[in-house]
Amino acid sequence: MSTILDVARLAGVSTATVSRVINMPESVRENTRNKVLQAMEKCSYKYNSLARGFVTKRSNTIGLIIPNINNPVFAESTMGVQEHADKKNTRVILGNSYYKYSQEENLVKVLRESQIDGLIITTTNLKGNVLKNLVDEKFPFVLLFSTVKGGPFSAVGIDNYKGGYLATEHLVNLGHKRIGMVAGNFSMTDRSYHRWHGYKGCLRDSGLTYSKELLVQTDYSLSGGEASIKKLLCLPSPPTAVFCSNDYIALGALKGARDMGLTLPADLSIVGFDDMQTASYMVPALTTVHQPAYEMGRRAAEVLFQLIESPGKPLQDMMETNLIVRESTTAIPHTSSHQSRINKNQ
Amino acid sequence: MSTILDVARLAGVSTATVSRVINMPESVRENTRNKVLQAMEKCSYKYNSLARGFVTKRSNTIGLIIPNINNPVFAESTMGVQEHADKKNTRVILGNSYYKYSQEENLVKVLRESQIDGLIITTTNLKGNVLKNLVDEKFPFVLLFSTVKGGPFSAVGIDNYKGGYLATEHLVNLGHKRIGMVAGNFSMTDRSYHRWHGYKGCLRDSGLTYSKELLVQTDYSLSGGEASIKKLLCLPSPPTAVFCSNDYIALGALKGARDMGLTLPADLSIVGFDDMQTASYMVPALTTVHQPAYEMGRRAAEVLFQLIESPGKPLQDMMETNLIVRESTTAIPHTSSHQSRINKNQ
DNA sequence: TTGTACGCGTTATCAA
DNA sequence: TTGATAACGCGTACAA
Repeated sequence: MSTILDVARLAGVSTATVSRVINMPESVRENTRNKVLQAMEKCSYKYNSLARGFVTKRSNTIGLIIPNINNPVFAESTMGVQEHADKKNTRVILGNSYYKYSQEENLVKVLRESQIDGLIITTTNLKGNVLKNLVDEKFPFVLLFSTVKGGPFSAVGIDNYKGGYLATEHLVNLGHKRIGMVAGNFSMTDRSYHRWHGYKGCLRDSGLTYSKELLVQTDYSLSGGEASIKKLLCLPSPPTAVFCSNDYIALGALKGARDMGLTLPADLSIVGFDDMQTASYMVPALTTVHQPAYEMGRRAAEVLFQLIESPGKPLQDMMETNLIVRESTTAIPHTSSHQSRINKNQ
Repeated sequence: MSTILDVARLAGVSTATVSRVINMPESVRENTRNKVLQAMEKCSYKYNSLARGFVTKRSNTIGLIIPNINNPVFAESTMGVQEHADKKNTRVILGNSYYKYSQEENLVKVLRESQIDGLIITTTNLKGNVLKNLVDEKFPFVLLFSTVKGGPFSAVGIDNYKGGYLATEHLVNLGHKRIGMVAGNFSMTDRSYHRWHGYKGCLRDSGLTYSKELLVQTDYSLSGGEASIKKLLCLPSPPTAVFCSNDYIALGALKGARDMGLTLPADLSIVGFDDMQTASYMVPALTTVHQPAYEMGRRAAEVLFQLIESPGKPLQDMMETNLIVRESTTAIPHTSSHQSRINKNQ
């Protein structure tokens, strides 16, 4: 591996000049510049940006911590982050927390040791020491898929309460009275918790009573959605509609319901959350609350670089959500043998 | 930011001792060690692994280049890579090539400048200079989702020819005679090309004639699959079964076929490739060729570290593929009004 | 068991 | 416009 010193010697100039050719070519006379360029060619010189980072105290690398790259929504937001990072000539190190706080804690530590310039994190625990320390030390970071609209954190997210409300309202408008919810574990993320509050809020506003038995918490997995919907459907008085706290869970729920012999959406309406790319490819095409994942990732990166380049007050950006009605929801049938049909199929 | 020098001063020892406490705690007397540990605490010392990498010439970082993190199969393999990298205390920088060679070329350059210790790459172009240079310079790298079984590259992959053969054979066994294929653009990856050869090979071995019009190439997208299947179904003599070169495309195809009014699988059998997690959640559940994506990622990382730690001959590992039969394929109906049904729905 | 001193590849400061 | 050189934070011979 040749260094700028080798190049300098070969070109008969100083290392400073070589460095200038690399970083501000205009500032060196064309003649000298060409000599250097040729020398670089000759020793097949490769730039060492780690050494640079060492002196400039900028690694041109950021960290991105998400719960699970397996969830297409996080894949999309990741692409948004990457796209903007690319523009800024910055690498992104990816880590999965798997919804575990300890993992998140460790990742932050490791990433900071790697001297990342900033961090984008979809956190599992808003109140833990991880974020607190980051704030105390004025380390640049942005919450992604955030639920907070104020306070000491920079954040990009949506109004999850509103999303939950929208989803439930849609079902209420279709005439449903018994509306269940399959939620991601509240201990894993507060997004699910806020969506549940939106769900409850709408129920209240609509004069429907909230029933505890109609809530099932699960991990964020396909099989979790599948198992949870079955639980709900086996209730003595099962719901006619279910709000799932993300599309991934909803996909599992769709299958679970089918497995129990239900015809969708006639026997059961399902609403998801996220509007991941495959939502319109599901059967029935999923009615869901849209979340601009890619755009949110891009925006989070924008905010982060703003923070890095000129530290200051925390920046928050809450983006728009809206309901996308597709085929997985329908009006409740008036003369329904719904109940008996379910029991028959057990 | 405090450094080991600050810690050393505070503890009244030398920097070497602090370094020892960090890297080989056993080698320093308990008494001194504790003094150092306390000092570290007091200045809230943070380890700088960039500085370490600078002297050890190891960044403890590897690069991972995939076509597109949006495709769940690549998300899974990425998790496999991360899991092993974690064990090796190594960070992974992720980059998407978007199936573009120029992007791939640039990513490799940028990553190498970042002094990554090694690279895992799902390449778009086996014959380009990118890989050639890597080999020439003896830089540790592993091809992932590779089609090569020999030569100068370390690689982890499966037999794509066999996979294509298996998929087609299944359709032949079900009695299908007109079998189409929706393939990812051959210019984007040779995986698709090999699968197509498997398809052709099986057709030949089964005494069926290969018809050029039954092959459609597309980009790797849901909408690509959707549009392509429609092209095939609009043929004067449409296929009764179609092999899609991945599940993502197959998901699009499923929708395209439904949109044209077909009943699946009765009117059309579809086989995918990959067996991504949601394959069994599709409607109908997708028959597909299984590829152990997570395991392949893990294995690629294993191979890479072996290469890094003790350079030597290239290592290849071809993993097992097999067909998973689900519900999207069925025997061709003997008395079928298939043709007319399609035309009716146009 | 601990300390001294050098080197890693680059940028930045200052002087020429 | 160019050059000389200190500095960045750490690991590691080598010495004590």
